[in-house]
Amino acid sequence: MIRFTDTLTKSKKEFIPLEKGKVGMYVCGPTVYNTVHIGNARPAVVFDALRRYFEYRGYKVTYVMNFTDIDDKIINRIKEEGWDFETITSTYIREYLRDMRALGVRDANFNPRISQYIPETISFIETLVEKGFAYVVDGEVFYDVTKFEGYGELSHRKLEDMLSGARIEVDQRKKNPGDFTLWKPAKTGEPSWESPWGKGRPGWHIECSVMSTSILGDTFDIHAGGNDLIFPHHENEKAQSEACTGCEFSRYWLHNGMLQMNGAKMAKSVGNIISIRDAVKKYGRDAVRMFIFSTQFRGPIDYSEERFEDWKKAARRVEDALIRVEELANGIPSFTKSASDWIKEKRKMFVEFLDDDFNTSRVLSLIFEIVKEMNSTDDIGRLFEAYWLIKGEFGDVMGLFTDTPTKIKQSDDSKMDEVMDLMIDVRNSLRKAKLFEQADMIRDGLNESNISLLDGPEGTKWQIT
RNA sequence: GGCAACGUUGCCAAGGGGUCUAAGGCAGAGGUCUGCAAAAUCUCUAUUCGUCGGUUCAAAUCCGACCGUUGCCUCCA
Repeated sequence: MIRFTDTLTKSKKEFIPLEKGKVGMYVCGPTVYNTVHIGNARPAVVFDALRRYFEYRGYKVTYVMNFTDIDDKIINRIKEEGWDFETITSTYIREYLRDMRALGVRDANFNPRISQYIPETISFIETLVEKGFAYVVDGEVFYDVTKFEGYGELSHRKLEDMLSGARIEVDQRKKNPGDFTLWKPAKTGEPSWESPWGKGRPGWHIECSVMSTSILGDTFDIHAGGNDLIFPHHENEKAQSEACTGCEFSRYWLHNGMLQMNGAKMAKSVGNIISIRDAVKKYGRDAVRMFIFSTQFRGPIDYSEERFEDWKKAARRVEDALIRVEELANGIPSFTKSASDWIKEKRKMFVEFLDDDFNTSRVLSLIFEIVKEMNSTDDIGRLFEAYWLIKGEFGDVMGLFTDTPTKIKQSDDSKMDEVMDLMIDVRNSLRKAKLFEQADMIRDGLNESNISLLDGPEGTKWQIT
């Protein structure tokens, strides 16, 4: 039984899909006007893993993640850089997908862009106007928050509280300060489309409502995103969608906590960002993912270089253990399907942990316990089972250890291999003759060329550092 | 000011009424391996859970107050 703490009800709820064996998930994606940072990676990695877990548990998942390709920030960049709309959005979409693939995030089944859903958007807004939830002023369409009974229930705020705390200058044309734009009249030079209210473009909140319901249906299973989107974005989405369709919108709301740096949210607007690309390059994919999995996804998580270094070492511990098995088996060890009691026990724990509010942290601890077992057991059968459990099964769900580098493989250059073999032979004869000073000269010299020699029980290995 | 979270060992973090003298990772200490290094590996490492009260046979876990941190209320994953 899979259970999640739902943002709306604030309680652990058993997951019951709308349709047996199927899950529809919608995750709010990035606005494509800039390179993404590791804060953006958190929802992508967590919800990607959740998707894989659903599949592991036998569900067929339809995973939708949008790109916001019409937005003030994009328009600003068009003005600043003189780029055209298509160039800027397609460039950053490409970059985003590249970064996510480097992180081991699988592509979504659908990556809708609002610019491709204009007719759907217009008819969605028309319905809202017809039903009396929206009103038009000077070619701009607003949503009337007082018309929707449940407004505020997702973010657990009362309408009165929101009004009293309103800090922005209220647009005089709005009936209520909390009303938000569904359709914005275009200014010259901005991307715009014809509509019953004149030339214009969709507001931010409407796009996710339109695309999620268009692809997944009026009601779908899971809507996810960062908790900074709860208000106003998701609150507004819910209000619009339920007003429009008359159905429950998303059955479960999952929100990830913010990634912080020195106690403040990592955000482009704050300027304290680390790019995904740099992080993966510096620490490796597994370390970045393990860092993200090290805490419950709902809470905040603090970035620091030390912590990434810690997880780099931790990831290496697992990878080393896997590589050792591969060396022992002379390749990928064979695996028989018949599951032992030991496997069943570990598998049961894995499922129990993830079923319980997707507790990835406990899964990591389980993986390390298995690694310890791998390192201390004399039982080859157990060793191979452990290997497959981590690499084939748990790693597959978590997107971890998918391509462990074989540490002993040195280079593609056979000449280099020959030279190194000779060096090692020479040095080992020196060592045999107890001429350690000369032997160390070779090792130190190679070290300066970033080649390290490692003397182990099975002989000397070398690697480029 | 309103709303939502959080505060556990040197650091990160799980647990969320008894099985907790609190999982796991990093750091640290000791051992194995090695000519020595490095790497790897094994063992050990919190009577204690922000503070003060309360509920209970029993609290890190529930309740209250206080202190501290963060997010949202405006674009943001």
